[in-house]
Amino acid sequence: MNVMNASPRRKELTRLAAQLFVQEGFDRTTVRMLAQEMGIKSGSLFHHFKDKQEILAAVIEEGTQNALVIARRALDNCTAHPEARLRAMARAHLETLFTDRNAHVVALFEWRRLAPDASAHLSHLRDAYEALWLGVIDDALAAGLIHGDRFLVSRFILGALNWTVRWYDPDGPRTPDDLADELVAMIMAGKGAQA
Amino acid sequence: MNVMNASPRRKELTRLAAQLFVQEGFDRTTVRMLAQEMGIKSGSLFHHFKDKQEILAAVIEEGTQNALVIARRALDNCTAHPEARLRAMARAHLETLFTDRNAHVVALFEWRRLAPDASAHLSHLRDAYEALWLGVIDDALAAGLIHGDRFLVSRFILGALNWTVRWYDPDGPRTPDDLADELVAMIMAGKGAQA
DNA sequence: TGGGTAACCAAGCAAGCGCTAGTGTGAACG
DNA sequence: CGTTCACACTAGCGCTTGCTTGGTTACCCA
Repeated sequence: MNVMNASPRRKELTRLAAQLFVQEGFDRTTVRMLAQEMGIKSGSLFHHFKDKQEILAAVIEEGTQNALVIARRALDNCTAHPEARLRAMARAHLETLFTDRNAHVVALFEWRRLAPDASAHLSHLRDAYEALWLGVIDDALAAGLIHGDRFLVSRFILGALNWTVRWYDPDGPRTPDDLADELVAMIMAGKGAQA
Repeated sequence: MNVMNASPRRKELTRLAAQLFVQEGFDRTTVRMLAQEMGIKSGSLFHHFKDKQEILAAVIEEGTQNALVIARRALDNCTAHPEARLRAMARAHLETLFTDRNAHVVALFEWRRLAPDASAHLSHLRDAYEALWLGVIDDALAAGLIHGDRFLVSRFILGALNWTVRWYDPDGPRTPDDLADELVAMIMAGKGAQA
């Protein structure tokens, strides 16, 4: 029983678990299904994870950590111009959402299955990520690029972006960057064709 | 075993089931929990519903039917002005989402648990509802109120609206109508403070 | 060469699951 | 008054669930 280690084996198992959780949902995914996907027997699973809950927590932690890293990097490689930063955040969000899709879908739709203590710990990561968004949105508001309440705007944007996992087809003609740009264009007042 | 009847008793049971499905999720809600909430024993439940699946289908059908009715009524009691119609649809969407919250949360997040045949049947209802949205969005595009691809715009808007169930607090200072108006204002180019 | 350890397996337990079978009851109806 | 029907009950079947136990490998380092 490896408490909280991050062995490469465990990382690989976490990745496989994420895939199954997306396919079947957390509750429907049995430890036997997980074990089979991993090529081991169900009992062996509990050598790597304390219980089924811990697998879920591992999946979500992975995904959220990655999102933070990518978003921070995107903001670092970016001018100070509010519009550029807004676009960069939207692009980064969709980039994580689709390169690390499984983990994020689990984070978005299975969060409530977390035990309270795991949920509390992971909430901090989530808050840090949202803080990045709020910073960018505040700048855009101050620059007059967009209008409205900062919380409302951030939640509308995140809602629109997160919902893409329900309909976006990565094999279609549009890239995630296209989506991000179209959303940013949509919410920016007084830009483009009209004035 | 009442196949497909709509007795008031069954309606009431469906309402209670919706509540539990939201609280616990469909998979975690056992027939025994449902029965207890309804004040009967678990065996008696199968007098009203063929199986657990049928309860889920009943909940989702209820909610989607209501959404259609309310949206149609909203468009009927509305001028032909594209902006007014857009606002009316957004308001109607949030109105159903929060007066009939349980059923809608189930429809949004437990849809995948439906058996294929039930899902196929209910998809038609869902499509009819989305068609209303597309009509309104086409008018708004034609009038130059908003810009972009009709599918993209509709999905961004619906995403932003649906995601409200994750954060909106009905006891807070803002009404659902406020939310709807702020979203519409946010996406309408060249309106408000700027030009 | 021997001890420690990470990784795995076979077997199975206790609890809980959806659902069924058979029965009882009171109101409605001819 | 007898039949019917909606609705509920008791009891439990057959199966799956998450997880435990006790033991077996294969490798690493002294």
